[in-house]
Amino acid sequence: MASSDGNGDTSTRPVVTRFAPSPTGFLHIGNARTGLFSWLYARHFGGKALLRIEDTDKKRSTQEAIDVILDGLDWLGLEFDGETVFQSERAGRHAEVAQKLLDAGKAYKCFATTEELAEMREAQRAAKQPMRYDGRWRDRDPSEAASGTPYTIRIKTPEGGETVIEDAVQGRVKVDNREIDDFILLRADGSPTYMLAVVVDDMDMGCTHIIRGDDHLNNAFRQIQVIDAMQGVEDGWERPTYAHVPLIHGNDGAKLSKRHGALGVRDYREMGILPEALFNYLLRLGWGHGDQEEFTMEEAIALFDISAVNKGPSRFDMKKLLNMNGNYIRAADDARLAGLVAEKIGSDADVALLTEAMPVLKTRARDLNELTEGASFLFKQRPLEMDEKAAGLLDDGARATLSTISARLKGETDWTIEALEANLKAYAEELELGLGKLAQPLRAALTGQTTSPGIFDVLVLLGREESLARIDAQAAA
RNA sequence: GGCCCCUUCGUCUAGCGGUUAGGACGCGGCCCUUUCACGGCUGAAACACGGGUUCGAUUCCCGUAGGGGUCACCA
Repeated sequence: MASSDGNGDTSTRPVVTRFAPSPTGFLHIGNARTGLFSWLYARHFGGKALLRIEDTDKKRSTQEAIDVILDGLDWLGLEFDGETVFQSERAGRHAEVAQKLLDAGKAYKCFATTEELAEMREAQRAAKQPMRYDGRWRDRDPSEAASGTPYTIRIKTPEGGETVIEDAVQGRVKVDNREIDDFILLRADGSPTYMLAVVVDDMDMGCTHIIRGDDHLNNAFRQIQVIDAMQGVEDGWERPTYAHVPLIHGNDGAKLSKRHGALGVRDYREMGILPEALFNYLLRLGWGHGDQEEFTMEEAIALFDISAVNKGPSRFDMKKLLNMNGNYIRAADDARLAGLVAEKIGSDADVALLTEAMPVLKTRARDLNELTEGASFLFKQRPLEMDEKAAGLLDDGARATLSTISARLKGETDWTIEALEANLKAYAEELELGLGKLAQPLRAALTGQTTSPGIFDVLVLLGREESLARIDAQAAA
């Protein structure tokens, strides 16, 4: 009965989830999170995480758009099981199901024209009635239509009762069946609608759990009608367990959109976000485990629980993502970071030098671009270009100081952090100056900037020859 | 507008009848210090409102307000 809770008992079957993005040209950050949850759920239970590309909109579904999604998931570390299903290749099967429903008397042909339906809606709007298909062909005989009239196939939806979903995130949700109209399964041109295609694919793929954005919650009630109608027509049509996770909103609380800035996973990658940082940030958005902020992938798999996902939408906070990214950068392997930075720098980069410098570089960056910027002094060509503040620092007095420092350092035989520090500290004491008075002009000469890693680190990283050359280039003539 | 969902610091969250309402980001202060960071300490900051239920509500129920989603021969 439609009013009973016909939710399939999916608890005894091995878990099968699916992530079903459509190729829009980018992998939406919100979809990525949904995909992450779906994937995590399957992994947690040792089930299967399947991937389906909803590419029925031919105009948008280019190979390039599909690759963007695949690359994004791969970058995030989400490997899906089995073959990727392409919805467009399954149109025949979708039509077959519609036909079976028609043959079983659970669907019918509707000969109403698009114009006619538009009029109907207009009248409903005028009368302040809910806008739904009124079932005008539900009980009419097809022979009443002129032969050759194009028709759609609509599902015959229950007239009374209610449909109940025990949603793993939202809890029990009920909808009066009168709210659900006889929607179209197959268009006049024989192509399936989304509402039909999703259900058929979900069922054929054996999905036990449908984890998706809560913008689909209303759709679930319609999709269930197809599942229920197919029971008894074909085997294997059991209601899956649904979990509708809230959407991600922008800072202003509205649905995340272009005007909020970056939407695509690729955008974050280009901003220098590490995949594990985005993974973790997305995981923590709408889900928590006590006071724990950071999770490895293994921990996430072990601890993730879909029922612990919050019901309310959460806002995307770039500041927190950056903070988290900074944490991950500091924890990341130096050689790996050096490689990533080298890619951004190009042919001038020296991976070995970057790796050596990384420990003192990475505490000063929240993203890879800042990290690259911070490393840039290593590869600058002499004479260094001074930025505004650095230039301001190098007055005549400072240049004179550089000359004496240069002379002093030329006599230093032990070019190590310890020796150099002892050397310059002794000199500062001689002059009765704070070390900063020496360090800042030196920093400017060596890096062209007023901020950098510790000055002795810089000296050692640059090496004796390059350091002295840079100092002399800025020292008083 | 109909239907559906949501509501703890500015933000992400913990809490699952009795807590000084905890943590994180951000923000302020202090310490460390050769700059910038990192790190450490510390401060301000929340249960939307109104009714119930209860000895006792942030927690359970019902309203109100606010926010969101959805109503195509799009997906």
